[in-house]
Amino acid sequence: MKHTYRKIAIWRYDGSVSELPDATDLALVFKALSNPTRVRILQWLKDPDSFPPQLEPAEEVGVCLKHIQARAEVSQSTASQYMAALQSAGLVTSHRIGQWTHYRRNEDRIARLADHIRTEL
Amino acid sequence: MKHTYRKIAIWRYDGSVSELPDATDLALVFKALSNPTRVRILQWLKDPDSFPPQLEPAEEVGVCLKHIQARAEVSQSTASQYMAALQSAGLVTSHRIGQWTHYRRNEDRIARLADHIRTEL
DNA sequence: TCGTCATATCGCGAAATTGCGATATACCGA
DNA sequence: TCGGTATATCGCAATTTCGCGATATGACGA
Repeated sequence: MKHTYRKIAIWRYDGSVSELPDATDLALVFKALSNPTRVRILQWLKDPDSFPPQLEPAEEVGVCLKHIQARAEVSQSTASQYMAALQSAGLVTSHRIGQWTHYRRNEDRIARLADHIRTEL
Repeated sequence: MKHTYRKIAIWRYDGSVSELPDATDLALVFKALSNPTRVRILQWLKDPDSFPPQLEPAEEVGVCLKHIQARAEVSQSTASQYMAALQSAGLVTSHRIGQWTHYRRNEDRIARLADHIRTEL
């Protein structure tokens, strides 16, 4: 008697369909977090006021890239790419004000991620 | 006035020291999870009885590699390496019985990971 | 309109990862 | 002891990632 697997299809509200609760999407988020520096940046952003002062209040709009770069001790291009990775994973949001791009944690998403791991992983 | 950062040292019981709650260790776990198939395997293992029957009860000792391999539709060597990756990240444990290696979720660790993300990430 | 600053993007060589087949190891039953 | 099965490991070519310098873009102030 040959064993077979029934693939479980999930229909989402947005119309997309996947075999299981998006193992692929989940893996993409984990990939963004697979770098120690990116993890540290996310941790640092829990306390935006630990960064140097800036024109716009960090608590509200986030921390500007320059400060993140300095603290992470990586090149400007690397810092920019790190934040882009975190953003496309949905873990941070960005706010452009004038010539500055500010990054802030997406607390909603991060909380949902923890929940996701607890229930679906 | 130049801004400086105070690095927070963490002394662990085992004597090791790190700058912050192990961003590096955390990143290693995320790396293991950065592959959709590995994520799916972990999800499948939530229900060991969904796998074909085997001599040893899957609920107790885990699922043997062969079954995981078949379901994941990867080569034997890839399946073995996938499970090794999950194991060295602490997400599964293995039990060798005779010629079979059985893999079982490390529920403790997974729960702690979710908790870790909620509180420290 | 310049020069400067902040950021994003491009292009690249180096390094790591990927997934596989081949092979090694180990257990088992005949 | 031998053949078959289950698993782990090796070695490799292909691909991807990594982090950087160089460069492009765009905002600002003089």
